[in-house]
Amino acid sequence: MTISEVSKKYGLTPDALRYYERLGLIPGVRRSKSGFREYSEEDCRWIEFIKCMRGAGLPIEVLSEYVALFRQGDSTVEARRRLLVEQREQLLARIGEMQETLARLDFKISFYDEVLSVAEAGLK
Amino acid sequence: MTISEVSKKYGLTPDALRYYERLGLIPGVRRSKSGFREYSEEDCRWIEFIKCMRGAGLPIEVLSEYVALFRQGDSTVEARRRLLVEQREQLLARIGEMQETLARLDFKISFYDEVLSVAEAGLK
DNA sequence: TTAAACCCTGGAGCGTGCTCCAAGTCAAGC
DNA sequence: GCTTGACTTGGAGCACGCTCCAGGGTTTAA
Repeated sequence: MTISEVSKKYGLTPDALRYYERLGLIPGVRRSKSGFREYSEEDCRWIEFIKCMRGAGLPIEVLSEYVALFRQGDSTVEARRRLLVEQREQLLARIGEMQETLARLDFKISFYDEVLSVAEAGLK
Repeated sequence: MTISEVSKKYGLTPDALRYYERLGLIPGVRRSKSGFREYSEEDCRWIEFIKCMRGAGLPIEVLSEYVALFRQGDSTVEARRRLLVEQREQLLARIGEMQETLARLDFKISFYDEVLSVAEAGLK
């Protein structure tokens, strides 16, 4: 696949794809003889993974480290696990914080609902 | 309260507090006759609210708009409600996305657990 | 009354994560 | 062969959210 095809498929700009590759988030993208990127199925799986992780806020640097470990082979399995566990914990904490904020927004919204319904009743 | 007291109480730097005030996120902070900020209880409630919303990723611009509406009085109750509902929806969507990513991390971690336990069994 | 510690403003600087652009190469259709 | 459009790299630029700093006033305690 060409870069524009992958771009459309995953909703990432070609610039973002090149940027990710430069920072080591997408390992080993092959090139045509004229230097154009040719994304393989495996490349696509990486891209989809990276997109998902970035969407949840994992930093580029951490993902880059994960990919680097992956490329070093089986000896890094434990390190990769530790990295994922740490990111999992941080993600869980962020979700918890956001859920509390969500509850607070719900509370505030229902307060406004009440204010508005009282105001409407007053008009009758 | 002084800015450094509020700073410690909420874990925000004095610079961040001044920055928020400049952008309209903390309305009407009084000053001492020499120009020092004197935070009231109500100021503190705003700060705590803003800190919570920022922690969940609500943009400064949106919060600033909310505060501006609040300061315009009762006629903006409906607009404030709409603003909160929209932010609530976006927050809910982000939480959903993050939960999916969490599930994916869990899956990957349990995969690594398996790889590691197989490797350990192989050593025996 | 003087040093240390705190506060002020305005503006520059910085980290993150892209996004855009110039200048050039390559490919496909006419 | 020529044009049009896609691709390349390297680097500049940008949006967001602070963070830091200079230069200067204030407060407090010795």
